[in-house]
Amino acid sequence: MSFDLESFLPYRLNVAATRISRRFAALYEAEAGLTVPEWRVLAHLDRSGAVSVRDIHARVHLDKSMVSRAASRLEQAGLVQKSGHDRDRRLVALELTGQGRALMHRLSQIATGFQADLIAELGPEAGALDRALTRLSGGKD
Amino acid sequence: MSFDLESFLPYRLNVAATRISRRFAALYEAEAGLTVPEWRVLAHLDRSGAVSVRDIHARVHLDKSMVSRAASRLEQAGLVQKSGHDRDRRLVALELTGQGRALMHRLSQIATGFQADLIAELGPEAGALDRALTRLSGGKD
DNA sequence: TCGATGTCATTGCTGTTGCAACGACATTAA
DNA sequence: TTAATGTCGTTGCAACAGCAATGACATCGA
Repeated sequence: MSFDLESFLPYRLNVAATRISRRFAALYEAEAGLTVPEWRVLAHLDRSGAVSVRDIHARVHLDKSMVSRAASRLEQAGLVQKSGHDRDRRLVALELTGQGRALMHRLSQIATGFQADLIAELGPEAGALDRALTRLSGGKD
Repeated sequence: MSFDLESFLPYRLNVAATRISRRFAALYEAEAGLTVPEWRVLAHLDRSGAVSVRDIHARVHLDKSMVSRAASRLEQAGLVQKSGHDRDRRLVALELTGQGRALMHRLSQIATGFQADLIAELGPEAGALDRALTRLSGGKD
């Protein structure tokens, strides 16, 4: 029997993920000209307060280099403020500016709306998808 | 209320997808030194018989350029044979060589095993995930 | 037949990604 | 203190993705 890629779970998962990721990326690209890493950094900072690059790297599944570069761009754009940590001068303290917070306010509404549409589209399977994703994020590695 | 990326569906989906995609990619990388596009082309050819670049591009969510380059590399490696279409000389006819079929035989076992592990890991949510992915691949765009 | 338009595969180009190295700094042990 | 080791953020670099342009060929209409 030959192998059927169409029904192969990793493949299907990947296709679905990039598809909806792109749909959503188009929204915040239109709203604020953000890239994916920029969006993630911004979204994380909205919750975390002042935080280091390493911290974001660990939580948001972005390489350190991307966090660093995204943060620089966001700083240029006036959305993020970068300052030094008091005790440990290796660390950077990243936090949203007023402008950054204002943007995240708008973006979080867009995101919430997008997610609501998605859940509606999923119908009864939404809850199960949620649980499945939780499982897939649990294991080692 | 601030926005929580951790529970945002598109984000979670993306993280899960890249995570398991990498896990699996490590397997066929170890087995045959393949990249993602190469794997997809190979897997598709295993089912389809002789087929054009355009065809694969349409079915496998890969840019034409990547299909083309992957096919060239696979040809170099002796896994794929590239010939011209009889009627339409713009078209290329891609098909597996004996070596390619042999490799896909091994790979499809690895893939099937991997999927089985994944489904086991998912437990009762596996079926629902499947249905959810089907829904997510249905819509326009 | 001949031109206009369209399609196919390939190639170039540019921005993005992820890894590896680097320099600055911190921490620990002697 | 000083040396050794470890961690942090940044940068360099090479591989890769996606887009646009190209050239070869096909098709359609006059």
